[in-house]
Amino acid sequence: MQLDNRKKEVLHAIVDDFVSTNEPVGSKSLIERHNFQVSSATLRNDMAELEHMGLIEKPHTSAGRIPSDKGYREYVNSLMTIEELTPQEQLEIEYRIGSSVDEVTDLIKNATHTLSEQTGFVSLAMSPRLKKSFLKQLKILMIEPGKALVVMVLSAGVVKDKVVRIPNFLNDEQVMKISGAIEKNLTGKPLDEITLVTVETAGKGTEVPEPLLKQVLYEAYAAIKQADELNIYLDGEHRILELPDFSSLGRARDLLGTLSDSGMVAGYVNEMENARIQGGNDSFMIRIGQEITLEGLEDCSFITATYNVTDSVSGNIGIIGPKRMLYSKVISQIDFVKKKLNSEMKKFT
Amino acid sequence: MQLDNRKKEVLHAIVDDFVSTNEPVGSKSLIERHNFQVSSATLRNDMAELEHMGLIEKPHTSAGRIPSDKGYREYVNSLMTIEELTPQEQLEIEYRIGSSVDEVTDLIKNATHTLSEQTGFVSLAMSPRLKKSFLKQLKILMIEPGKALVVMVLSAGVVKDKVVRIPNFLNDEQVMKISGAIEKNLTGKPLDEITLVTVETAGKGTEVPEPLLKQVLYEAYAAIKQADELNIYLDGEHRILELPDFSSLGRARDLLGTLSDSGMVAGYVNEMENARIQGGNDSFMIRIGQEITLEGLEDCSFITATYNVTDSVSGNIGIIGPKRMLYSKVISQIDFVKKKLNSEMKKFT
DNA sequence: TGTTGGCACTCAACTGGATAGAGTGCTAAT
DNA sequence: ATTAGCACTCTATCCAGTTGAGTGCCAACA
Repeated sequence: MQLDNRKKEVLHAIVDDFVSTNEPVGSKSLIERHNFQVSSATLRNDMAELEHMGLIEKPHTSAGRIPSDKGYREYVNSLMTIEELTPQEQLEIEYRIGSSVDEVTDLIKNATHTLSEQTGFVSLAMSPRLKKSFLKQLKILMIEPGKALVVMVLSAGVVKDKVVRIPNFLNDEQVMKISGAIEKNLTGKPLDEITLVTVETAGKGTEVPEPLLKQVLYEAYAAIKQADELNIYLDGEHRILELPDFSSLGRARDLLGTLSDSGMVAGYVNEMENARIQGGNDSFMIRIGQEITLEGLEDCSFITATYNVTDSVSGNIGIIGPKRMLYSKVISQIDFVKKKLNSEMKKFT
Repeated sequence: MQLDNRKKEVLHAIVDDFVSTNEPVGSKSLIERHNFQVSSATLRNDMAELEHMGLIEKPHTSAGRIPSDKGYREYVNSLMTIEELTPQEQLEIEYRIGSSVDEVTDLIKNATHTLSEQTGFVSLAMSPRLKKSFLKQLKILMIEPGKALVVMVLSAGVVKDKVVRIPNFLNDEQVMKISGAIEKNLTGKPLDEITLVTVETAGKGTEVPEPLLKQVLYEAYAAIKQADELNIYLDGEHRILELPDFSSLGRARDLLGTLSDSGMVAGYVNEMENARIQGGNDSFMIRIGQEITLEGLEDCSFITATYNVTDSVSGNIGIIGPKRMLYSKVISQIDFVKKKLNSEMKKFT
């Protein structure tokens, strides 16, 4: 099942035409728009074969052809050539993302927003996976009797905190002691190596009565665990409705319904990321149509790239759009945003 | 322009029927469904008058009538009777919102989510207006040379923080001194009485070289100002697409487009809140159709209630839905959520 | 063997007319 | 003030006919 050169060109042309016109493309209009040195009948033969191979399909008998999931896949894998962004576009992105922020979270939100604006699709980003980052500081601040704030500074330049409940009787000094002990013993440890046992051991020497100490240590542990929980940021959901591909309402509804469950989407992105690492470790993860196992996204393409905060700490950023998209353009947009994100991240570490 | 009793009943019936069927209601079906002791011709006369008064209108000549904005307004102001929630519904709400959380923000998010689930509409909440809350604690923690975390505990039980840049040369001890001075002098002051001058005066006595001190004080001030910035939480935007009222796509698109600019929506809610205080100081703010000055919400109703964290600190929670809604039910849902929110808030102060 | 012109066939999309049905406004009688 | 009756309006729906882009296949050709 090999594709000869002309068939490749035909598939390429069909994808291009369909992407730009949103109409099934027929043999005749193909001849008109492209410089094929053969007749439409020949193209018809080619198209019949492409259909037989499952690369294109027709909505109904007397319509032109549209690319199938497999067709888009072939296009993305072997046919398209990445389109560089114009200097103008690059500048735009740099300007939007580069605006000064004090927190990593804001940087990621900016990037996500920019990506949605630039592509016109839904964009999303995962917060950095902090499991591999290590503790640089941990302080427990008394807020009021029974309540404290655990503040953690991580190697990835991220500051996290969590309000926790502690025993009422504890005073400032005792809490400081515990805080100091944890910090002293756990600084430099990657988050995923910190367990309840580690924290309890770290707090051992403190002269605080056993049951009280234990509760504080537990809460500190919980705060640390919460710190490496993943967040997902979605942006531009409303743009879905601007796309002719989702004008059927039902499709749009299903898609937005699924996206509203951000936990589910986050889980899926994680799954994609794992597949990426196990697989070819490409810099992009592209899923097209039925390849996506999230309900309501069967007519979408889902493209993410991995950005890096440090060598071992990374997150994802990408888009969800219709299958009918300018892959070459969108991929460079994501790539450029990712690169800009990477370089901005450096300022925090 | 007085409404006699029967006309009131007719308008009431028209609103009820239209809300439940989503079809323009005619004189005949009105007779069928309700126990009017008069003929359809009489109702036709009444309806003609109601239309003349601008309370109902017809989509086209040969259709039934639907309530106008003014009609809904009359209904809400004088005709409807509030419908109590069933114990079942109350329990559901109590259960959802009551689930333990450690931070006020999570509580508000929970309430917003629950409200959207219960009503089937878009829900939204404003974070508490913290201008009138006062500083209970302020600590500046060194994160690394040149970077610090300002942590503030406010009287409303809220903890806020902000990463700030400080001069590289400053050491722990100096920062602690400044932090202590600010805290000592500003504790107990409402946020809206804290200005750059107040902060600078508070930091005066500290033995830290002038230009460095000034920068830290400025950053502390900026952190305090940021703490009383308002946040808005939206939930359930996707439910818009489930409603037949927005099946036209264009409407849904405009609405979601506007909602995606959360700053704009927040500004509008503020405006509503101010009008509420200046006006009758009702516990609800209800805007119907054209009364709403946000683009794309001309076919919506916007209902908010005010929840209280302390006597002087409050926020808003409410919904955005189609004009065609069960006002009596929705209002008690919002009211109940608000009350539950109030009581849960008590746990934080 | 690959390519081509020709031709019959298919099917969605559009058109225009006819009809049904729900509802109105008006009038004259009660 | 209320009512029955009636002519009128307008949308929604159905149906039949037409158009047009596109296909598949065949026979002829290089």
